[in-house]
Amino acid sequence: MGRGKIEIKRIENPTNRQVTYSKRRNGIFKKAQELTVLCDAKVSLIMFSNTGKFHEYTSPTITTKKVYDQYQKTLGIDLWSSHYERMQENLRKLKEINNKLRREIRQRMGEDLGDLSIEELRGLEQKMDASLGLVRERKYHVIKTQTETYRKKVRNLEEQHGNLLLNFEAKCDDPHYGLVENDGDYESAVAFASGASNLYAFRLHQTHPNLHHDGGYGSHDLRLA
Amino acid sequence: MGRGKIEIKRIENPTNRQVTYSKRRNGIFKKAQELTVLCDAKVSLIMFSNTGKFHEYTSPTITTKKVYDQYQKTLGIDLWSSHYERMQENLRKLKEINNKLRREIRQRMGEDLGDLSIEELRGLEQKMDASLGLVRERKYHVIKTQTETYRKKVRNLEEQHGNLLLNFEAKCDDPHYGLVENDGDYESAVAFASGASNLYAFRLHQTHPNLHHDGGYGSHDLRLA
DNA sequence: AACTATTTATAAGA
DNA sequence: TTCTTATAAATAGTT
Repeated sequence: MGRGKIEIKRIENPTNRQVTYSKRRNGIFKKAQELTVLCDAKVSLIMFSNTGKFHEYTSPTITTKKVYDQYQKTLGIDLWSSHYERMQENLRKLKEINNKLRREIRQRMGEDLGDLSIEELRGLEQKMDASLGLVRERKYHVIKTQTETYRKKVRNLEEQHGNLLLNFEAKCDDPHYGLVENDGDYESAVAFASGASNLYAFRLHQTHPNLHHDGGYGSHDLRLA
Repeated sequence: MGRGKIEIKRIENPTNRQVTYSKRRNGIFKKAQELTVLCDAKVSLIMFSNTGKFHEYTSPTITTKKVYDQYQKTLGIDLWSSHYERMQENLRKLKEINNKLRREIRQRMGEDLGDLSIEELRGLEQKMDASLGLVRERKYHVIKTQTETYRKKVRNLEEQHGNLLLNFEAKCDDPHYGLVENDGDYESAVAFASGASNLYAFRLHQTHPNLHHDGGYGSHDLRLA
């Protein structure tokens, strides 16, 4: 109803939307008022624009509160009271659980033992002992894992060390080394990059037969030469 | 808008009124829905016909409760809304605390240790060890106290026993006692009622001279005669 | 906010 | 209640 037909979908232009909202709001309020008069009905019309502006129409024969009272009565729902009560019950339960949890922790901390019987104390002690065992077990596991990791790191470093050593000795043994020495870094760089570590490990063994038997966690002297 | 113009005043013919209500109700609902879509507004439309029939339209983007909440908030009518929010915040916090407490308990039970570092594990172990000590201490204390109590009870019983014995022997030594003995039931009834238990203890003892050497906590034979 | 060409709602009738 | 239709009312686009 207007100069052209429009599709019923959100008006994207904000100004347009606002104008249409204003016009149609008046229209619908008028309709509501007419309905109230013509048919002796009770109408409550509450609207919020997308910008949050609030408008309402309520039949003069009624109040908004009465509308909601009747609404709740008709649907047999208590809009907020039931919510509220459920919430309060929830809150109460949570607090109760909370207190129980706190008490349990305190007891597990060795406090608040005053009203425990000897049987309960014995039970608690046993539970805690068992739990302590679990924690210790876990601790040892973590220690072991960490140790393992460190050992691997050490081994890796040793290997790198070995490679460097070997490389160094190879250069020493090579009678032509002196000549090549001035050749720049090219060959040693290639050797290093190719990662032929077994070759170097072998050579390493020749020169330092005992190196592999060190095997501890202690810090090794990794200085070259 | 129709075959003729109508005056906006109550339709007296009930049937007509009902028909008009029905038609215009649909019209207004359609308008409300269009407004919702076109202008991205939130609409709550509640109507009761004069016969008490209930109809409502609520924008799909909102609930009647929310409309009511926002209505009250906008008009500043009541504190319910803020109360409600505070409650919800409370609920949220309690749940959070609850979860933390549960986690702490689980850890103190030796579960959920997966993401604890070695330092945390060590700390937990120490705390638990100390706590376990406290529990043990308390247990020993309770044991000691209970033992103490039992000992006192025993001592008390022994004392009572001793009194009885003494009383008995005193009666034995009394030469007039034999005369009263055949006096019939009257006196014994009175004696019984007056609670002079030593008298009967005496008689008992006469019949079973060795009874007082039993001396335990066990049940005694307290039958008269 | 006012105008107005059009669309939409609906009163009356079936 | 639903459909029809003449007509009133609402309103989209414009000024």
